Amino acid sequence: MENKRPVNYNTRQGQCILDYLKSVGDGHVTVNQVVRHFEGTEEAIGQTTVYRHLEKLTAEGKIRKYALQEDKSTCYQYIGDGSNCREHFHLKCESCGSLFHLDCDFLDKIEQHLLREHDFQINMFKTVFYGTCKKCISGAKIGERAT
Amino acid sequence: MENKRPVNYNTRQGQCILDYLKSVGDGHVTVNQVVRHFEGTEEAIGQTTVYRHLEKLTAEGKIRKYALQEDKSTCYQYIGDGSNCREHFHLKCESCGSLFHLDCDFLDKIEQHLLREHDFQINMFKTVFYGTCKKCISGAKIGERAT
DNA sequence: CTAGTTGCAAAGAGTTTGCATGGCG
DNA sequence: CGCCATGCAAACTCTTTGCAACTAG
Repeated sequence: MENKRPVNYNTRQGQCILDYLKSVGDGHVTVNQVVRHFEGTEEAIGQTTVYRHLEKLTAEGKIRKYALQEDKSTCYQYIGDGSNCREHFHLKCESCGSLFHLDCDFLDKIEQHLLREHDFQINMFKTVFYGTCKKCISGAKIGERAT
Repeated sequence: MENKRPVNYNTRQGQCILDYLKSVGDGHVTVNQVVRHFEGTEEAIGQTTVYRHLEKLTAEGKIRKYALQEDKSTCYQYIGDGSNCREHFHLKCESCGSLFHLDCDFLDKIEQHLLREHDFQINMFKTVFYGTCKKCISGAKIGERAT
């Protein structure tokens, strides 16, 4: 029954990366951004290492991985320890990149509805609602690049 | 007011690609798959051309572009001429890859709800619900790779 | 005939892998 | 000390671009 538990060494790089992700909060970052953040400082981290850590953190469910079409590279975002994110929906603003966690009874019904009426078991952890958040609706005009 | 209307030549390649996308229906294809589909036949198409056509078709709203994390490359899928796909949601099965178009009043309410209660303007065209479809729920045990 | 289209080859960009060195426990 | 982590360089994959030949209208 060995769960092949990873030993999870506690390294400077691993700590720095996770801390950085946490500090970014609702924003998301790319591998490149992580590398550049530490670049030049005495805490520089090789990009291979960044890739590997982000990959692992994603697998552990500590961060979330996005493949946004606007960005060429994959984006990552800190989730939080509780990880009760399997139980609520996520809204991602296409304009500013913020991620909103949504605990709402109405939306919980969506899960029920999809399952009962459409025989579809939704994966709330992976599903993300894309759109435009409050700030960006009022603030800037979004559809600049209306194709 | 010139809309810079593209002239849209009618070429063999363009026709073949669109026809192929249509024939695939609810499935999705990658650039590579399109190329391989015609490869060897007398209708072979260069991959550069495939890229350019899929790009154009996406801009025209005739097909949909996905950046699924499972696949390395971008996926494309035929939508249909009416393009009323902006008015309903999409369910994508993580197990078999099928995409379901969902026209349902209840789900339409989601849009209203998010906007009124959460000040979030959802982009229904881009948002995709991930989960497990009917077939796959009953058929196979899914959570094999439960992280 | 003219302007858009095609496709090979090469360039770019992001990500992964091999391997020798370094560091945690 | 053993094993995992690190990071440089090279390999890979997907996508875009340059350019000359081709073709629809």
